[in-house]
Amino acid sequence: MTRHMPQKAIVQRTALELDTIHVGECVDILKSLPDKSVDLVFADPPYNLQLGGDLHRPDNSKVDAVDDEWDQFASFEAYDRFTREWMRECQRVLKDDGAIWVIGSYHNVFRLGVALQDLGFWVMNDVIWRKANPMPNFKGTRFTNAHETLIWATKAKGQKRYTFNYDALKAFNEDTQMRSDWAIPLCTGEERLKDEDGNKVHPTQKPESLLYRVLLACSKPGHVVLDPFFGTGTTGAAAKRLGRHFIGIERDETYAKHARERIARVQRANESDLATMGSKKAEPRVPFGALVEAGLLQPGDTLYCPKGQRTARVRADGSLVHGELTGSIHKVGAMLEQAPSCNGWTFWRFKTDAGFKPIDDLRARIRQQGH
Amino acid sequence: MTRHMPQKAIVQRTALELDTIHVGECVDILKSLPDKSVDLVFADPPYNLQLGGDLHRPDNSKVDAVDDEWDQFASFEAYDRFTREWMRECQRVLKDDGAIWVIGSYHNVFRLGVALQDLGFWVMNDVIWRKANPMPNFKGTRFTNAHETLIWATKAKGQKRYTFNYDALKAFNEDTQMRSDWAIPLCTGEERLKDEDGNKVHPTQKPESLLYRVLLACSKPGHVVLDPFFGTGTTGAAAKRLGRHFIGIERDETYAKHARERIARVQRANESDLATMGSKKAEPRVPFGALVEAGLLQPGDTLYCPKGQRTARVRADGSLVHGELTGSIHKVGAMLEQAPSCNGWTFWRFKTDAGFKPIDDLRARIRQQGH
DNA sequence: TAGAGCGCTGAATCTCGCC
DNA sequence: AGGCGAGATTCAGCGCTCT
Repeated sequence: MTRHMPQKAIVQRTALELDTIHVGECVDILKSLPDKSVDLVFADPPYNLQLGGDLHRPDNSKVDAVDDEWDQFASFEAYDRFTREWMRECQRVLKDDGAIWVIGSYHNVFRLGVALQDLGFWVMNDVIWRKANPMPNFKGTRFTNAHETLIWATKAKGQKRYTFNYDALKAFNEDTQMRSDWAIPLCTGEERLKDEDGNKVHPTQKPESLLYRVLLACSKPGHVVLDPFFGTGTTGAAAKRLGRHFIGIERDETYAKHARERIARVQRANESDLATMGSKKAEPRVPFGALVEAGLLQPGDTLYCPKGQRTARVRADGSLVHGELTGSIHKVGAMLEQAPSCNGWTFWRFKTDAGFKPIDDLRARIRQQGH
Repeated sequence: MTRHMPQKAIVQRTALELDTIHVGECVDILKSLPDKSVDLVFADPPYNLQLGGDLHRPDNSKVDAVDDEWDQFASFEAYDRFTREWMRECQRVLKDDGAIWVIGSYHNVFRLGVALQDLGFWVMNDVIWRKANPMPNFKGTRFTNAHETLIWATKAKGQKRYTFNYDALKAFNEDTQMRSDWAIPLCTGEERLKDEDGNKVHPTQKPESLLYRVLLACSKPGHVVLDPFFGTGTTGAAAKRLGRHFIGIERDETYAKHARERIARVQRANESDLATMGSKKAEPRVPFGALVEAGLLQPGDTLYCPKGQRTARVRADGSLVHGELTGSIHKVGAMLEQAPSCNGWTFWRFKTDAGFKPIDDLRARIRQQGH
């Protein structure tokens, strides 16, 4: 139908325009993006419920900032409608193995979390950005508000595949797994964008470190990261630095201008330096039988359990025998240990002149030959 | 009207029964409490965890899951109905200068926060309980879930009067303002209640120091603290220690029995004892990856061993590469030295105009930023 | 006796690809 | 789409035993 042509043309063009900032209303521009075209969404939505400026009802009428209870309810409701509208579009444009991160404070983050859950996203973690240097509460009326909350959620419940660079973060954290609380300083000093008059360009510019960690954890080089509230482009800067693509949406041209200049100054890291610690799961699979086939073990050889008191014999097809028990290295290990499962590669040892060594060493030798 | 007499009698009696545990359904008993009779509510409701099958540690031991009947809900809607019902009653029984604290994890805390806001409570802070020793993520699928979230809210918006012992907390916190993130260990060891068989009495007993800090912050001696999900009585124990009254509601008589015995053992503390519950500031460590994240080192930069003849390149995730070897600063250092372990912070140097310096200097710089 | 070492455990939405 | 099987996966603290 020809009347769809112009729209389609727009969709195509927008889909391809990576690494640029699209100036306009968030939802309008989101609607021009095709389904399942984005790997990751990072959203730092407005949350000034009281100030009125950023919050409009879907019909674009402005929410009155009145103090009475009824209006307070109305304003939460309006915020929820606004939230669900952009969030639903983000869900649509996410690939089936995609995920979303949102950030907020106690003013709005509960509403973001419930919206995610109600729309069918599946929360993986909430993550605390613990500010090293927060602004004190001058009046002494509350606790120093020293953190913000991020929520990481996959597109759908039961989603099998999603990106999480577990081993990269573990290396980052000196070999202990990364926790849900991150200590990161505020965006200040050199990093904070200032205009000609020396005033900060954006009131809530996020530290690039924060986005760096999000993208390092939940995306791969070459992935497309969408930020529907781009602001001064922290997401874009971190994406470029880490070799990811970005799609930015921002309705304020001044912010967009500063963001463009900022991102232009960012250096992308070299391809090889963007590599991170890989997971073992991603390594090529070597069946145990290949060790026998390659002559690294002979049919009839004996394998020993870690403590050495129990043994099994290797058969020609790569199965093991221990008395009546037969099966794979994993199965026989699990049965001997009466455990629900067992990694036979690390469980079983073979005898060498230098003592007992795990059969995993032999697998490593085979994998190395593959190079 | 005489037919109201019996009910009124119950109300009066219940209203006066302080420092006891009322066994029965939460909402039923709440309804028997008079309006505006309570200074503070602390609520640790079921989290609606939605766990799947069994979970085993890498050593094949089974994780003792929270699979109790009381944590099962048919849907988010059912959970929301349940939440709003008990929360509305809590709001009714709160004095006009009263406040509520609730605690939850990402499974339920967003729904708690939205319910509070929708019912007209006014959120003062969200507070993070940073666990010193959380259970790891055994399968390497997410971030270690290392915190829970508490929400502090007053009974109503615009409430002028509420209790916040700013100076007491500041003193408690070594003369700095108390922040919204609290580092507190899990409830383990001696403190954890065990039954005759040595099994834990309650699956989710909270540390007393957590309640201690809440009551110290938001109540006065003599105040009445209501806990509608009393469990094994951590709120009651902290209340007694601090000279507050409590009203406990618990539907499980076994929990209630243990709580009674526990609280009977508690001594009301004098000032000097209270100081010993003091806060130990647990500053989070700065992992090597944070240096790359913050731009103090770039992916691709070279590090040098003490003698300078061997080098490694820094990657985006803070891992190092030396030929075929990859890993954390510690691992690569150890492999190069053929040592069982290595402190990468003192081993590796980076080049400056003033010669080579240990990377530990960069960590010091990051730590300083936090002040 | 002090210290090393080992075992146990904690609110957990905890695999993935192939057939 | 469900079942099967390979094989990957943990941190800190407490309390006990052993030297």
